Amino acid sequence: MVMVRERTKGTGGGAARQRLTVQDWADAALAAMGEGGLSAVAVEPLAARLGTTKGSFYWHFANRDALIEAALDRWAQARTEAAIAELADEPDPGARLRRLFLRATRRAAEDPLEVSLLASAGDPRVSAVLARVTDRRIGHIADLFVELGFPEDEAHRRGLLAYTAYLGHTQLSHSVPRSLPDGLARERHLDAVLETLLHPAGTSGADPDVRPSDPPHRAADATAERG
Amino acid sequence: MVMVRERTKGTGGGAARQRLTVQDWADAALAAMGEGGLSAVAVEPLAARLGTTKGSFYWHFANRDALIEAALDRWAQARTEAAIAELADEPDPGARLRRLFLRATRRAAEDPLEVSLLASAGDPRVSAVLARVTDRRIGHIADLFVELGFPEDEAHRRGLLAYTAYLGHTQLSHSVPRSLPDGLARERHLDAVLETLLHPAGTSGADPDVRPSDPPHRAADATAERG
DNA sequence: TTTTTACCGTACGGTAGCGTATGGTCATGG
DNA sequence: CCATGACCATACGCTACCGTACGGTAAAAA
Repeated sequence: MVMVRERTKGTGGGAARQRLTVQDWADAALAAMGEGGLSAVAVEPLAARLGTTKGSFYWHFANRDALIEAALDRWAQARTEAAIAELADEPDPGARLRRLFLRATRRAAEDPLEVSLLASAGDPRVSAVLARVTDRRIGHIADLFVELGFPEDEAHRRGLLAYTAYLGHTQLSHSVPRSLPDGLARERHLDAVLETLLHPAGTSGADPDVRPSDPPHRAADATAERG
Repeated sequence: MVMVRERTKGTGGGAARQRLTVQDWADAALAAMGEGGLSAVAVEPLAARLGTTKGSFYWHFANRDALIEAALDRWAQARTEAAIAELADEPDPGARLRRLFLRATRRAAEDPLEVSLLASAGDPRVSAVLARVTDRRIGHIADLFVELGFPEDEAHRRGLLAYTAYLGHTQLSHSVPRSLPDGLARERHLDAVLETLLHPAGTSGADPDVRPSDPPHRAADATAERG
């Protein structure tokens, strides 16, 4: 998380005054939100944290709500950008899926922000941005399953299952972390999960005519993306 | 959720005064928590809601924290009791699993309390009770997988996957409900998910020697427990 | 150099909620 | 009939936070 940034380069080497931007406030808001939830996004504490006062805040923002919205927008954008950039160079869809899950679960274990946002889903602003990000993610995962040879609706089903599993995993990693495998075991667990998720549909399924047109290859060999 | 209870039967048919108990306060706290999270468990609003005042509250409880703990205990107990009672009469483990999932996901869609608790997992009291309930649930699901013929560790893995999927599903049903199938489609989706979860481990798995000793039967035919 | 503009500090009033103090009311037992 | 104890009402002080008003400062523009 971006913390108190450097003081603006003053006239010389002297300690000039600290000038803040909208982004600085938004980042601080996200950091606070990660720690204490939406209710921790409070103007005065943030100001203290940034080494300034409310006077600064109410220059940049109309009110607390404006700050929250700015922070959420920033989060959504950073998230979609990151998701796009991080997987662009991997051709094999199975490997992409594996990398995606490894990164996502690891990041979720470290960064409390996502869980904190889910926690505040009662707020309409939060739920709006969550809806956007969620749709994009599920769609993306479903696309991977399509690439892996599953038909459209089956791919969406599995994508949804995969995403709910990810969400639950994230949730657990913050509420009851010891219930999850750690370190190497985590990676093995994840591979086993992928194995299950990538298994072809059974012949006695609820939709008997649904079957991958192409036997899906298993999640790429565990080569790169270790840890 | 239990609301304002009846006034205590007075001397005659007259409107006697309302006398509250610790349980009344705890239930009200849970209701408030379901709606507005942990921070909505506030003494004065609750008093207003119960048609009384703080004077009553501070007779029954030392402080707000005591109320929160009482409410959480009550929740945990109700949850474990319910989990035990609701499945006692079903012999087939596959059917139990299906019933369990149907009930759990339906209840989760209606009752915001669970998601609200997950949201407040930052609080140590909440995370403590969550840990208890979580362990019990995962253990229970894992037992079902054992009954279904999976070896111990594989059963635990799948139980964990099933539970994380449930958690994520719950989360989504409150933050982005439209991303989930509804009505009949929900039931079909769930059956497909169970199908995937119950599939025997592949021969090329991360643990190649892991395989159900007994071909797991698929989730019991969709007979009872509809809707 | 003066003026403007961007930005910050401080002081204030308002609200919501916690916890305390203290007095009131009603049922029950002597 | 009174006294006791369980239970509730009211009033109070305290803290944290929101939002406003307004004055101050420093760098850039004129």
